[in-house]
Amino acid sequence: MVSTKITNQKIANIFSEIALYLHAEEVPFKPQAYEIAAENILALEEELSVSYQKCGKKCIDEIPGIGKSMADKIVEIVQTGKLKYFDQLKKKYPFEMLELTNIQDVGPKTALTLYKKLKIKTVDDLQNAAEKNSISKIPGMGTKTQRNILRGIQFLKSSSGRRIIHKVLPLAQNIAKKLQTVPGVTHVDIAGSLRRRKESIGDIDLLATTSNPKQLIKTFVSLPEVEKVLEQGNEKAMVRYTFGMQGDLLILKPSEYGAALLHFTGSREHNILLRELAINKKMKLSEHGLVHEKKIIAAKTEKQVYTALGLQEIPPEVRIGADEIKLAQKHKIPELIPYNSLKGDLQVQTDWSDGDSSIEEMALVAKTFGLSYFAVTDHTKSLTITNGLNEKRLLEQGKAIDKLDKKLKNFRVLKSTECDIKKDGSLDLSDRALETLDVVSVSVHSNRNMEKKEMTQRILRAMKHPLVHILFHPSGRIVNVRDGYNVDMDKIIKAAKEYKVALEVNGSERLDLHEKYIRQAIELGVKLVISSDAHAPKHFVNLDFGIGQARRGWATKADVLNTKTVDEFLKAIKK
DNA sequence: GCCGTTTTCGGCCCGACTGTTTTCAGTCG
Repeated sequence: MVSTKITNQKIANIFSEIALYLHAEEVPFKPQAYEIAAENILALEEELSVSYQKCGKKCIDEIPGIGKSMADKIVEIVQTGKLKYFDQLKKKYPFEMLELTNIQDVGPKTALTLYKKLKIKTVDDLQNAAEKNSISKIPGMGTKTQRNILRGIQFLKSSSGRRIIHKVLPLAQNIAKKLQTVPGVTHVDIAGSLRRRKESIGDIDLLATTSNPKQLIKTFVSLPEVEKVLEQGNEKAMVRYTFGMQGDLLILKPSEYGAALLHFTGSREHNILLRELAINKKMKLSEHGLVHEKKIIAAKTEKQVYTALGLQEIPPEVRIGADEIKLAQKHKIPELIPYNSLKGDLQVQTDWSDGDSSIEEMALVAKTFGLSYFAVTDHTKSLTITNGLNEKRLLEQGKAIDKLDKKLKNFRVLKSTECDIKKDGSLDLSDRALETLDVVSVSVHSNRNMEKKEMTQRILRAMKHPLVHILFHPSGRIVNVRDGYNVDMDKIIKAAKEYKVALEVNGSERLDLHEKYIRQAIELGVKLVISSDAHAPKHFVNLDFGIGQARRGWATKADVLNTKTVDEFLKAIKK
């Protein structure tokens, strides 16, 4: 029996909690092993319960950081919904380790002490104890610790965890911009998961160089965006922002900037692998540089550090601690698609359906984003809520586009559609109407809860349609909102190859495809398009997030059809 | 508990900051 209710998140949580208990017990090395396993499980796109059904323990054992012992444990969880080893630990330590250590400044050892001394089991217990002044009486803890714990609980209750990159990046850029104007400052850069373009962001890491560190730290902690200062040293400060996130500012020596940028960009797993590689070469890597026999041999730029380690420079977006280092050793990291390299946008909604603006308004703004063409892809009639187009209105729109196209200079508007894939896999518009278009794109919007087999068949049928060029948001997920449809993505990718249908990398908050499938599609030779899914002029920034996502999936310029000029693009999609 | 261009045994990432202490433990990134 396999329980599909066991999610990867749940398994990762169990492993993380085991790591914390082992850490509290001061067991050497095992905690890190469980932590790494938990991280790697979270990065998986496919549910482990599904992988196990597909090919048993073998598939699980192949996951990096998971060996025989943990594979057995995962199988036990997937089969029974429980893990005996974990239950024993919970019996021994019946307190909410994971929740308690979520509080800033509370780690596994503090949580254990709190349980032993005051029988604290939950965050609420801890809050009560702190409010009664009991924490400060524990040896090794004082009034400041007690106060910090209370603040941490308050923050935890008011914040909502990781946020989507679309919301966080503009905030970070704005703060960085302000710091750049402080006298003496030479560099301010965004590091951490923002620089790696992760889909969701936990905190904001900023790095800077300046001739006047004191002044910069002082300005930083006094910014109007800063609600509370959590740490303030000579080269580092940590704050809580008014928008409910935390952030660091680190001040660095210009001579060590590359090593520090590398360190604070992460990921943690990537850094660990780099340091292990350094040790193998009788060197030591830290944020201060790569050191050999007490002499710094590389530190100024990231490239210098990678080169000194015998590696090709690795782009931030793929620094996840998987196979990127091995490929960099063989100099097999491809040149990823550059930012700002798109010439067109293949998904744009206008006021003909649920967009805010006219085709012309959208076109004028698109030009300012460096585009020379886009496809108008209003919804179709099944989606009545969006005022979707029927055949008649589509033809009218075509005429309007012809007229506009003559008027616009250096910009081409393509006739297109986001044609709804109906429940049975047929399309929402007649072939005759579709034949009038330059590009036909299709996607699923209704009946999202179909069984996997039916949903897969439905999408495959639409892809097989001879007039279809592009499949939009192939998995149906929206980051932090909902998971994708139940669909066999392997089959979709193979069909994309067979029927010559491009897959969309949607740059909106969908960020759909997932990077794993982007990489898989590319390896099979499937072509991609990156689009903004703009419903308003300001949404063209989504193209940038789409490129970030594509880079995370190892896409090159050649893999992405809308890096081409409009004529080349139209030629490339021809069947 | 994982892993292997040095290895199937014997290794396992590094440093700043804070709070509570008189030299360090815990947390964090």
